[in-house]
Amino acid sequence: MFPGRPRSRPAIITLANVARKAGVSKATVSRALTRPDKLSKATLERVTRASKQLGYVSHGVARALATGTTHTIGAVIPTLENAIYAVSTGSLERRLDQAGYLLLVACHEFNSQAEIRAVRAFISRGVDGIVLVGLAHAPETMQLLRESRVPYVLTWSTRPQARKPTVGFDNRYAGRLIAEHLIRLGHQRVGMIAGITKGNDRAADRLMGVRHALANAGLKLSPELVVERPYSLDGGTEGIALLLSRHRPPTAIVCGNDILALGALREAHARKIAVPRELSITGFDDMPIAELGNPPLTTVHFPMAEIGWHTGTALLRTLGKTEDAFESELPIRLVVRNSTAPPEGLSDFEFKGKAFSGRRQR
Amino acid sequence: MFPGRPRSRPAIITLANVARKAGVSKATVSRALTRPDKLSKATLERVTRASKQLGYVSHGVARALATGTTHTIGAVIPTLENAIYAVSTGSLERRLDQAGYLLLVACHEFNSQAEIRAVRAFISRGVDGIVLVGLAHAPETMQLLRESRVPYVLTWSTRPQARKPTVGFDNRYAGRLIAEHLIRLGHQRVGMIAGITKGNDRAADRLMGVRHALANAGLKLSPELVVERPYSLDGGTEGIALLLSRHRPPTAIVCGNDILALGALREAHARKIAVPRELSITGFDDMPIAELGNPPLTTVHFPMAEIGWHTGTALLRTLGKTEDAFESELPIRLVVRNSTAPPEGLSDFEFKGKAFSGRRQR
DNA sequence: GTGAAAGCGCTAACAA
DNA sequence: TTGTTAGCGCTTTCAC
Repeated sequence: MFPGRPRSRPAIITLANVARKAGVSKATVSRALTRPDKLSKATLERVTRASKQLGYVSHGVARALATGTTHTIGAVIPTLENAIYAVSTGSLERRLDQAGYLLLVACHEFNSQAEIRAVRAFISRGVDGIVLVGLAHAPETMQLLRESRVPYVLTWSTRPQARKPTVGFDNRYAGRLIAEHLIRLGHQRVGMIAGITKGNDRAADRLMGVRHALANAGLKLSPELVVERPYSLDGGTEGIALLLSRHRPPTAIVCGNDILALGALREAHARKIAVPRELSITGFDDMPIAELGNPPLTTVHFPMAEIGWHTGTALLRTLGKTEDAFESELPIRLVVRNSTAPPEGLSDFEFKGKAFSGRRQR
Repeated sequence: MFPGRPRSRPAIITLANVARKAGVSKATVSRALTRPDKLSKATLERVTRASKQLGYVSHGVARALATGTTHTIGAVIPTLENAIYAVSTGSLERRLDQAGYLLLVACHEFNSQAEIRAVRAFISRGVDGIVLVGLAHAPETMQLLRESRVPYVLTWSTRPQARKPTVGFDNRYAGRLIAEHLIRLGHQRVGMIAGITKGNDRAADRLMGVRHALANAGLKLSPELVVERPYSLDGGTEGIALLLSRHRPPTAIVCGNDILALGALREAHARKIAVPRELSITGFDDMPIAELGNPPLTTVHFPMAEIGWHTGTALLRTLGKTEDAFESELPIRLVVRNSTAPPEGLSDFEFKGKAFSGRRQR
């Protein structure tokens, strides 16, 4: 069932064939396809029938060469293994499809060289627009974008002072949000299992947000309480193991995403550490499966599907293909479930005081 | 940051520009790009420099028109919200990228009309190959494939007698595998929370496999013990609620995938039903998060990433772009964790006997 | 080893 | 309303 050799170029039915059959010129057939209203009912009918009879399929490549537009958008995302990118890419595709655009997808797997290659390939193929994930990109990537003049949108992150087209939310703010929640609960030793920050400004921003929130509260994110791990259950497991092995372990652990948090939660369970009584654990992303955590994770909710959808709308707008409004900055919210009750024995006094110390010493 | 109007067609650096600058003909520049070995060292050098200086980027569309090949593959998948399709599409992309191909992705969301549209769009854009998920497709889809003569591979499923190019595994066999496991444990009243089978032959096949296995054992998958739900946690929750509301509820529930199983497990927990002591629950797909089930799910493992990778290899092979070997039929295996112990009180006698009846009556 | 010329299939002025 | 014509930027014989 798998012939080893390529087919010869298939005999193709061209617009010229249709023209001959319908007894009209090529231009007329072309119009029939693009602006049928510009034709008389009779000829349109003739062309349509001829086209149908021959099973004509328009040659998009030739059309693209003639018009200078491919009706194709290229998205370079980190990976499809992470549900947040998969889901947002899915809704991006739906939005684009609605407007008659096709989506090229490339994954760079957190390798900036791969991103450059993908952008170059997209431009070379003549995409009408490009979607990139995150704010930080290799200079070469931005140069390609600039020189080719291909419209683009950066997605999954934004910043108040962003000077480029972006759709997303502020990951630093998200980090602050969850850290402030923990601080309000009285935690003073907060640790973090972050995602790998190299090549991932979203992960870096979340970490930075947590750090700033703690600093603002006169606390500090101790270097020995920060660990970076890939977004996987095992990453969470390893991360928590490391943090708990510290001389003075944290009373709360902020995880860079829900998968890490679920991994950490699993390990806490295995070690018979009561969450949240003895230890608080939080996540990011609010994935559907997050509620499977036991206890369910307190996390920061990002509207994954909306991000992709709005990104598509933003791009289409730049292309003049829609007048739809869209949000450049998307709402996020802290979803408090119950993996973050205050540490055991925390009192009002301690809450305000400075002498708080982690309860668990293992 | 979002200009509302489209750019004018950007001034582009063509191959002709490079030719002029290098003082050679267009043909020579073209050769420099495609078969550099056919040029003298000196001219190649000149062309290369000129090309670099001008920042020339080849015009893929024009090249495609001239060569009749776009170096693009189109994949029509059900949805990116389901991790199995996201992950396999990701590895497909990696495989294709390795061979210099770009991937167009369209999601049909289990709508066969959408699939037809996508295939038509792909063919129109001149893709060199197409990937479709599943064995069953609308006649129109297959007709388009046949008439356009575009090579294609059907993925995520195969069957011993499949007469089309497929890469995947036998979902019926997978269904049988898990049902036989339950039968061996002595279950006689087995229920199933299947995925929506309409437009999804994988879901239908899994159901069929379970049904056949039971039939072979002289048992029966009672219609009132079969419920179809979308692949979501809530689907699992609703499904189990329905099955448990039956006059004689099942002692084991086969879920159409791991998400459904996790949802069912969650509900069992909520109802204080001990799994597996009082009720067995199983899944399909063996997603990483499946181990978060409590107890961890017994499930059928499918190698998601390999499916995409092998699909890519199969397609490239048809295109004559690789000689790599690949497996058309992929291995699957039953992963027995511990959500499927026999029902409480099941004895050897009962195991062999005929009078077994579900223990739980609620 | 290199160049000239003829398209690939379509669209878009401009004419009629 | 319809046809004629000239490309879009590249590849590819076929000469030289």
